Amino acid sequence: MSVRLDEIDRKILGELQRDASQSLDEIARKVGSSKTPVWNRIRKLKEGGIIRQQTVFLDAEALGFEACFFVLIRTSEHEAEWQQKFLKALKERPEVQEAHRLAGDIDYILKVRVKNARAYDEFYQALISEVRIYNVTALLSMEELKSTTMLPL
Amino acid sequence: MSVRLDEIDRKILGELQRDASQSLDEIARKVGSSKTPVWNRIRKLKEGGIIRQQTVFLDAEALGFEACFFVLIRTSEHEAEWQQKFLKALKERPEVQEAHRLAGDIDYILKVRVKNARAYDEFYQALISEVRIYNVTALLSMEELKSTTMLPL
DNA sequence: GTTGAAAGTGCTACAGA
DNA sequence: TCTGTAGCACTTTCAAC
Repeated sequence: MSVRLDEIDRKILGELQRDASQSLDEIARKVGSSKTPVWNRIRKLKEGGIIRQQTVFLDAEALGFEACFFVLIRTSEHEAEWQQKFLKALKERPEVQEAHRLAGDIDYILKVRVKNARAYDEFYQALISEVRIYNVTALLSMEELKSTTMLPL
Repeated sequence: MSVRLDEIDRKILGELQRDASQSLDEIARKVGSSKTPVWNRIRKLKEGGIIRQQTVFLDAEALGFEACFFVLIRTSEHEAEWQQKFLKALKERPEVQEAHRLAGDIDYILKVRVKNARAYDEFYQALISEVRIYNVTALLSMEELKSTTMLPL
């Protein structure tokens, strides 16, 4: 279900994405409205599931998460049972920040953030002991050039 | 530079990651402290750059961003000038949610979120017209199995 | 770390376009 | 219906202990 948003809704979402700590008054001023309508719109956006979570971004490197891998996975198994087991393993592991099922040659891609290369190896060993995987390629990030979750509305 | 955090700091960050709309009192109660010390800690974490941004996650699909690609890039160019041009192009394009420089065979990986396959093609054409790229592989996401920015503290 | 008080904000009720 | 005004309760912020 796609929700109808007008120009003001889009501006509000833009401001919230940019800085969710702004006050209602501030947002209202920027989008050219006032407190109450903005508050009502935000409530509806939350209820409608458009706004899913309010959170903070932390500096991963400052917190000692110095290694980031993109993991390309091929599997020979495509049964429902295997998929469920694999999905469960991914969800349980906090190192896995993203997981996508892909079209084409490669079946899955993961983004895995860990403290160091050894921690990645531990993750990798644990994963392949839990589920059968045909082929794994790990791409090591040397530098995070850009990172955002902002959608261009 | 890695910053010293104690158990309480880590719990505060955990709570903020989980739900940044909680009140100070609520967080204080959960971490076993009280308002003012928690407030002071959060201020220091912001000043120290540990907390970088407060934002909202939006439902990309509900907003019509139905296509997500991981783009693997090989280039033959490795001069500083080319890199700067490439970096500038990535930063200017809001479709690019993530960009990493990699070690090894593949030079860069991008995560690109767009409304549909045609929008991806427009992005792709624009990119290769701006900077010389030797080889591109696009992996199309069929399903987002997991997506989080939470760090396991 | 605690108390407490001033300033600011979120949320609700209500009235008008 | 949606928008704006007004006000109370709650929260943030910060000084003094």
